[in-house]
Amino acid sequence: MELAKSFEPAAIERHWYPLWEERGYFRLGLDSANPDSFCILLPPPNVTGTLHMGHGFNQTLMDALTRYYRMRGFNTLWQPGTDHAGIATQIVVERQLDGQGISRFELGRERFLEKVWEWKEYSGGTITRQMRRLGTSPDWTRERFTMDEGLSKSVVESFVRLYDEGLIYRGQRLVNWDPQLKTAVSDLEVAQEEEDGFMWHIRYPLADGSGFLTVATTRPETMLGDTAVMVHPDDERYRHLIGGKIALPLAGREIPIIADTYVDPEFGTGCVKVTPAHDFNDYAVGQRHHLPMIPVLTLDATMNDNAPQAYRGMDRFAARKAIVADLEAAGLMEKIDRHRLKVPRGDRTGVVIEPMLTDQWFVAMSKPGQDGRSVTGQALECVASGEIRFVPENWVNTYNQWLNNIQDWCISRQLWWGHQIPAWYGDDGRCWVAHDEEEARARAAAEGYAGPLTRDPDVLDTWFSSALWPFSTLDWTREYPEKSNPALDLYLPSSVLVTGFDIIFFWVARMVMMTKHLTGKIPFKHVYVHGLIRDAEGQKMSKSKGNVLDPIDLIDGIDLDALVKKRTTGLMNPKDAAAIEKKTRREYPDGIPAFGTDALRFTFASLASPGRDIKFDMQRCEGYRNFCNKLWNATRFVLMNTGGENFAEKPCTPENRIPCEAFSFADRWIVSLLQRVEEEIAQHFADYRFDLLAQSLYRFVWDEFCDWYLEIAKIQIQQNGEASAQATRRTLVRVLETVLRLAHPLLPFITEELWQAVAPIAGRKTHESIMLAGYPLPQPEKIDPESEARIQSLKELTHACRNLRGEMNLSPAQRPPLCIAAETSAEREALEMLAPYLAGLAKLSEVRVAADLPNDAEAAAAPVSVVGSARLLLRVTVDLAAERERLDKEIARVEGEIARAKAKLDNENFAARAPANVVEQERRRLADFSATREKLLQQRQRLGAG
RNA sequence: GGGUGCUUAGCUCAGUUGGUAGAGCGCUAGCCUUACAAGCUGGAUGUCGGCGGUUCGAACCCGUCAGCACCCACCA
Repeated sequence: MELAKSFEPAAIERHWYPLWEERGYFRLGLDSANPDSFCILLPPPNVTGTLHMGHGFNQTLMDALTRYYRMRGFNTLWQPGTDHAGIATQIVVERQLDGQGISRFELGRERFLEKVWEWKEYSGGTITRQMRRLGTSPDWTRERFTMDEGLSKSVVESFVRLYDEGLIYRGQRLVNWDPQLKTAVSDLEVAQEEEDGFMWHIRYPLADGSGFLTVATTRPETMLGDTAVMVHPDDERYRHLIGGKIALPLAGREIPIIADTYVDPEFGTGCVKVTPAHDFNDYAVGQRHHLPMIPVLTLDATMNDNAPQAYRGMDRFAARKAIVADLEAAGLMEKIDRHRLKVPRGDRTGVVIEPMLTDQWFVAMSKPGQDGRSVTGQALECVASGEIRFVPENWVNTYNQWLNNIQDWCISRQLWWGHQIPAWYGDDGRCWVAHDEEEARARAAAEGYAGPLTRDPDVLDTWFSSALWPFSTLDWTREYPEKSNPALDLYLPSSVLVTGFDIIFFWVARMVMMTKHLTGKIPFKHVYVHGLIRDAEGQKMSKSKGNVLDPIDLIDGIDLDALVKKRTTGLMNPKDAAAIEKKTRREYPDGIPAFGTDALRFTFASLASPGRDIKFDMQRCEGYRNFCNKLWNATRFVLMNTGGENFAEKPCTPENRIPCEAFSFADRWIVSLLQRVEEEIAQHFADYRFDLLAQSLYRFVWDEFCDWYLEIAKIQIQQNGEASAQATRRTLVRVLETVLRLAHPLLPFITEELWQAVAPIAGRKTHESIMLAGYPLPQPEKIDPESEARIQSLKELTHACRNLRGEMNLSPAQRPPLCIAAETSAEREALEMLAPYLAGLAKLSEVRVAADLPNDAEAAAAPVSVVGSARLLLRVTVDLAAERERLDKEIARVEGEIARAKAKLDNENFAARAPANVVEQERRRLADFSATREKLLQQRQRLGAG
């Protein structure tokens, strides 16, 4: 098999992925006799479009873990699927219809939902295609969608059960209302943005005409719904007015003056208007003081019939202007100050959220259930007990803090796309929750109602079904565990959840609550929280900023025009297009080159340092593409040097066996190092340190295997005779095939392609696919410190020679002889062994080892370097003055080291208190440097003064 | 207001029981040395944010200040 001259990923990727999938390598393991199971749930991507870099990153880490444990022989399941993403998806489809001038109301609920399903098929297909391009290996045969029949059943079952337990209730409450979408949203879907605004100081006349109170407000239009004015009970300015009445301007109503410690006398005027129907604080005050609630806004945020005639039907912001103008006209506006305030905005629409009194469904988060514990209490316990572990650990704080301060969860949405709430109403307003209409009818009948039933039109918050994902995807039913379900037995809890911190509240906490409460099991054992992918400037990637990268574009490459087009079409605000185009053309003047999937994956892994966001740097990606090419060419080298030889065909008989002594210290060294790398990698997988894992691989392959062992192998194959050549070939092949298996979880495609060529000659039986090969396990008995030490000195000698060559400006073609002097015969023996290697690595014509350096005239003018106890003389003539200068510089450096070591050792405290081995190490340093200095001084003397 | 993270070479970042500061990219000099120019060899570059403390010894532990980023929270 002939390898191309360089690594060309595209064809390899296209070739292997379909084969892996067809052959069923991704299928879950269901061997109940296997004690080890590994399972990851894919955080289901929203069917709102396409995958972005964050998905690519997240999925790369999950795939690496899955492939690793699969090769280790675990029962493995990576559960894929997508999320219907209620609001987000409905918005996408509505916007498309808007483009055609159609509103969803014209279409009607049923036909609109057909359109959304069409879109879901399209978007879902795109997403799974992208995942395949990323080389991910989930069990596609088990793909799920949150609105599948099975998952919908889980949703209904969970809802009914929680309702029957009293943990879901319906009620009229003040909720966050998005007036554009005309639906309630949860607290988490509201973002508080700091914005410039005003503080209006309004005079509220006392009803008895004796004066007025000045209230300060940021929302004057809500005054029409005021039902009190409150002051602090101890506020001397106003205490005498408590219990009195205000004549509410414009509204023509009288409202009481009440006292509440909520008021901060220092802030504003110390007088606060109370609007219980349109403000969460005021709502609480209203509850405490039994105030009436007067809503003044309709569901689309225009003034309603509770407002005076003049304002009815006005939009809330128009009404604000009108009211301010009217108050000014009436002389009631004391002053208007500029003011920074927090404005609540819907995270999907960006419009100002209105607290609105409506009927909604809630999950009671803090209410004790049948076992006396609340769902949040249970969720806190799972983490506190260590049953669920966060990595990095500090995310526990975030998790706890949120759950400890939680409000009831509003789960109903006034949308069409989602799971319709399983509740039916009678004519008389009574409500029955049931699995289906038939059961609802039965439940109604049991309570004496036989009239018509109407189903609640609302749907559930999309996160309700997401919260069930750990078990709904495993085909959980109400009969479990009575009805057997091997997948659920094996894979709940899953092993690790891999996710960004942005959805700890939305998803992680809710999965823990729901899974624990409904199944009694935790959903996952570890939560690995990674950072967010940002652009090169650290900005969050978003369509409107035009800095989004599509992982596929880094894999395949994209030319500039196509990239610009991609970034500027489908913008929410088409005016951004020009700026985005300019920025894109500046940043990517040549578009994006094709790096291939493996390079992209390796980049993601290497950037995955814990506890920080990731500025995505394309140059890193280029560097790792080069790494792939390095691996590719190292393989070419090995294949060339092993010729047609097939180690697999050679039975391991005494005459075929390569004798132990044929393996050199260099062969033993690389194998020794390999064991250490295998240990490191196992540890990094266990710790989720993908960055260090990538680094270990990179260093071993490039810095050790390629830079040193391959060069050494050339020497051994050419010079050391047939037995050594055989041992070298064998070592090359063995190390390489192990490296391929080690790297496979991060670099699936290139390792598979190379495996096909390497495995057969390595004597591996499973060369059908590297996916079926076992993962390398370290063999500590092969760690060989003695060989490692020899290579260490070989490296030092080589560096010293190359240094000299560099300083002497020798061209690579020049091959001077080298003389090495060492005092003891043991040292000389060791050097003799290294000599042929040194000659090759440092490009020397010969290496002569002796007790002393030659003393001829030519040698007197040659450069000398000191390595340990040896002196190296490179036989070239040099400029004496330059050589003296070089030596003086080196002596000065060494003397600096000596001074530092001396100072340390002369410090009595150091000698007395530092551990013995540290003191010993320092003594040795001092001795070594002193010896080096002596030798350098000798040499300096030979060159004479000047 | 509460909380978290970050600050190390020009850039992006490692640095795991405190013991002589690292990588990639970039820069620079020289090389097409038959695995690889997506490469090879050599070189330059840092008061590890500031200040205190603990320690024989601090990038690392403690305190404090500064800057940056993010999360949560009901100040009208």
